[in-house]
Amino acid sequence: MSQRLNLEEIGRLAGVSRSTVSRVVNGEPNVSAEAKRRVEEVIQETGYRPHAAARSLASNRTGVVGLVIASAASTLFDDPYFGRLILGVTGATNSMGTTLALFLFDQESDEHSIIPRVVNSGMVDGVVVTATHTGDPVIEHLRRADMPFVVVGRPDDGRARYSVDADNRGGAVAAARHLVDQGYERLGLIAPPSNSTAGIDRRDGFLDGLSEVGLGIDGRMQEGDWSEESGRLAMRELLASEPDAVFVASDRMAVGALRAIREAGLSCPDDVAVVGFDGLLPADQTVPRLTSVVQPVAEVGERAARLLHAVIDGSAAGPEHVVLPTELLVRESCGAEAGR
Amino acid sequence: MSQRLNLEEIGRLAGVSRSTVSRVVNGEPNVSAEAKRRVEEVIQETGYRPHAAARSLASNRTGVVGLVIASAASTLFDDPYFGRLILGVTGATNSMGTTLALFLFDQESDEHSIIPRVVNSGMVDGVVVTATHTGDPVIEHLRRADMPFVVVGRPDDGRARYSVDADNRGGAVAAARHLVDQGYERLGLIAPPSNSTAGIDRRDGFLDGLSEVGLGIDGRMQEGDWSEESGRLAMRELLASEPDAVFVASDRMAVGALRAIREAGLSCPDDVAVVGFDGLLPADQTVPRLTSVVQPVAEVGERAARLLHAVIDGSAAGPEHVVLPTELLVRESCGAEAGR
DNA sequence: TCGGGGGATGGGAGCGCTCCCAGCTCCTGC
DNA sequence: GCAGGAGCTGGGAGCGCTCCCATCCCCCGA
Repeated sequence: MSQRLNLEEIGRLAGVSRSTVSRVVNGEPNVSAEAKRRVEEVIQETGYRPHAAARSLASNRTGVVGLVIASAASTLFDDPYFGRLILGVTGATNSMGTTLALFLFDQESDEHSIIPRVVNSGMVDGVVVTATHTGDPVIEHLRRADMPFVVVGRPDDGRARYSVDADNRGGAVAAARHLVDQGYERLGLIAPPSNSTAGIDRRDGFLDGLSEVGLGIDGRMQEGDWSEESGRLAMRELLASEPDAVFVASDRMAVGALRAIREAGLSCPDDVAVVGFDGLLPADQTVPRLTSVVQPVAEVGERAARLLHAVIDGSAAGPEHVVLPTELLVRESCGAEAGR
Repeated sequence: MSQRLNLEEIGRLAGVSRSTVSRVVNGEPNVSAEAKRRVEEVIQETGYRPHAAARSLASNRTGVVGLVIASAASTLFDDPYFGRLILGVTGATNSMGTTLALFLFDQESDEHSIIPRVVNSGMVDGVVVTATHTGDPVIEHLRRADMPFVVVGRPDDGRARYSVDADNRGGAVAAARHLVDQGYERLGLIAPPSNSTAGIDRRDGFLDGLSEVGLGIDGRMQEGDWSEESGRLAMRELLASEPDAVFVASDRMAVGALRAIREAGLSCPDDVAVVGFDGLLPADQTVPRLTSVVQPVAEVGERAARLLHAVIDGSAAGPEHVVLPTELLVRESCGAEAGR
């Protein structure tokens, strides 16, 4: 039915040339008010939209940015982290009139087939890439292809010029201080895997927060793998050394830790206080309500997307590494009055 | 630095013409083994990738499919539903070599600006669209533009030729039967909003499941809005009529309902049994562990994407409405032995 | 021996846009 | 009064690909 309208046709209907229509569509100056009005009228009537492929072929810009989420996507999708991140990114792209292409891969085979497609086919103007673990090969690919990119998370080396991260370290310090302020003395730590910068920052932040006041964990540490089950096992081990408060470096692991406490016949926060990290669980989902360090995931996504746009259109100055503040949200599991 | 390679250039390096290279790249027949080998060698060496925009301009196909999630995206992202759905869709698109463009909008203003862009700019070959509420205008837009589309969920009228849904009704019937089998007699229902087909199906399924055996809910019904808080308030109301078992039509609302039971000083499942719907929460997240009707969200996404591809390449026969089975997962909250 | 058919190949045309230059008009300043 | 510039407009060229037709060659059968 509706054969495609094009610039030439719109021009014919408005009594101007293809070029003038193009100028109107792209909001360029140097078009007479009269011509502009007529063209806009015709566009309105016909519902004309410029053809994305033609535009990007001619201009070498696509108006599409990619969001690359590599490795272990399926486990990570069990918590709302990526949902929030995507929401933040789309918030930014929607308001800037660009489109988001989503590249998820779990298996390395997918990675090998997708990355070249992303990078060399000219399909996107740039990408936001999540850095899940150290030594990720994706970044190297992007760099070699001169593709603009922004890393979500703290890059583990100097290869990334632009990044946006939450203040994992500061949040963990705040958690440590809070527990110390509550008067807990036998502090424990369920640490995240040390193959991620987020994990390292949360662990070091907590330990540094304690040593600021001359405390330590005295061996009361277990490492989890972000999963709920690993949190449960870690807490079960940890209970042997009778901690009175434990910082669990992610909410998912904290949920498992709470279960372990319950299973041991103990009570949180009376026997063991718990502070989590992420602040992504709906408030009431755990019993007791979990005190947690809230990281602004959606805002990280939004800032990353905006920074990427700046990089693409050349308005980004030098290297830029944004760190957004985290905040301790006190609820019940830490035993503080605020949540009682 | 690396100026773009094109077909002509690859052809020159391999000693053949642009056309022959194109045939090799697209896997067409009628290319000599020798020519094919040489071209593939050059492509391998140079890392050449066809330019997506040029290809789609010439062929009128983009290799991109859209996933449109309209309305209330931000609240819905609090649970893992959309994460799982996206995962299913990307699983399918990855394996089929297409790219996923994600269109999320919360505000109507976004909707009005994005839909025309999706539909008329030739940016995607087709879309998977989630039907969150009845009378959604998005579907009408797609239909008028002759854009291939597949609906996730049960469309509420005849305008959609293709859809993929979970068996909400069957799952709710199974929940009803299970509770009846357990010997509960004062059954209650926390229903979803009736402006969605999923909500209607879950409510009607439960009621029909009861009336099959001559039971009813005798007024023990409250309507929630999918949120945790609405589940809590609904259960609080419902407890006045002293139900011994309640079907809560979503896990998020069930979490709120469990909290209301606890807050009333009652115990689940001893005083009130609960069955949820969705099966998306990590197993241990609730106390007690929630018995729930599991819907195969990722598989719904995957089937929708595959069906869309069939529609796009014309291999889909007539209208097709896929309904995937749901399954009752018995854990603790229903009081059945399996979970104890 | 020669004609015909099919596989292999090359190149023209054109997809709808942007970029750029040329040309026209009108206005300003000396 | 005239040169020069600024504002506006039109159209050629070309982005890298696909589609299609023309050509060539080789092999087969009469």
